[in-house]
Amino acid sequence: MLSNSSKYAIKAVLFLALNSSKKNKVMVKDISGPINVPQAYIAKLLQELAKENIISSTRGHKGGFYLNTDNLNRTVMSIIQVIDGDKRINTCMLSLDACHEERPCPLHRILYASRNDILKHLKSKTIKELALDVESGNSFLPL
Amino acid sequence: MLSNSSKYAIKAVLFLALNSSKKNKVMVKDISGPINVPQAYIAKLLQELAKENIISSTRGHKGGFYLNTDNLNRTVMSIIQVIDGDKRINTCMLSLDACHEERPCPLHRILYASRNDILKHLKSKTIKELALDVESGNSFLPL
DNA sequence: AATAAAATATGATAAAAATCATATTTAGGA
DNA sequence: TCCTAAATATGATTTTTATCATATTTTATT
Repeated sequence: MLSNSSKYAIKAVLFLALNSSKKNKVMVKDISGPINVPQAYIAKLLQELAKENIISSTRGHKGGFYLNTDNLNRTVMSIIQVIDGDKRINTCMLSLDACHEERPCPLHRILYASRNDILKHLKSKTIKELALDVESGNSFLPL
Repeated sequence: MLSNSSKYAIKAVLFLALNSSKKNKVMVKDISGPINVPQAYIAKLLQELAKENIISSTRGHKGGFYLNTDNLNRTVMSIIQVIDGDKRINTCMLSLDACHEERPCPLHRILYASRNDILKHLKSKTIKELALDVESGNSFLPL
């Protein structure tokens, strides 16, 4: 459903939500450990996310990554879209091009509702909300 | 969520449910076209399924693949388990080992219910039922 | 201005998944 | 009993995904 890269990216953004601010930027080398993703790998992903304004960054001395208010209000799905693109997550369970609501494949009806729920949640849940859940003890790390 | 191989395998088994019987075996070369999967590839998958008794086969002259009553009562999940194993489909959305009901990761709660529904359906739906849906015009091919 | 420390851009390598190829075994029919 | 047609077993190749490496650009500090 999600690529490894997307999962890593979500973890990284969540880490930034919990541990960074404009005044307190975080460097790749301090992200990779806590989220358990190789440094060079997460660096590349963070760069893609920054280019698409999902996260913020400044380079050079005292630089690093952080989330601004805009970034905090992004949805989980926006991360997935940048890293995996649309295709992967939107395809039918059997990857059938001809499958659609009016002429559904054999698995469509039995899975559609729940699948749609998942997508709906990913599209509505913001990074800020996820971070709040952690801060209020409703969900847990480590990532 | 599902590997390409699992999707192919489900399509092949469904095709057999609709087009084969003990009296009317089907050869790989007559399966690959209709389900749109390369012949050598689907052959390998069918062999794995046969070895695990998800489908039936006889070799030699007049041989081929088919489904017996037992096979027809298998669930979709049983196919997935043979092809993908348990790990892939049962892992948490972020692939976090430490994520579980009592100490859920940030995505766990928002996705768990719908994800569980999907698994529940895959575990309960039989091949026969899927085939019946097609035959009664509730769902559609081509695969 | 020079230096150092950071992200960025680019591409190389490794591992896994998907795909293809072929020799072997088995069963039926002549 | 031989021949042919089928699955089976095995492994090679290709493609995709994941991972690693490094030269370049930018920014703050001295």
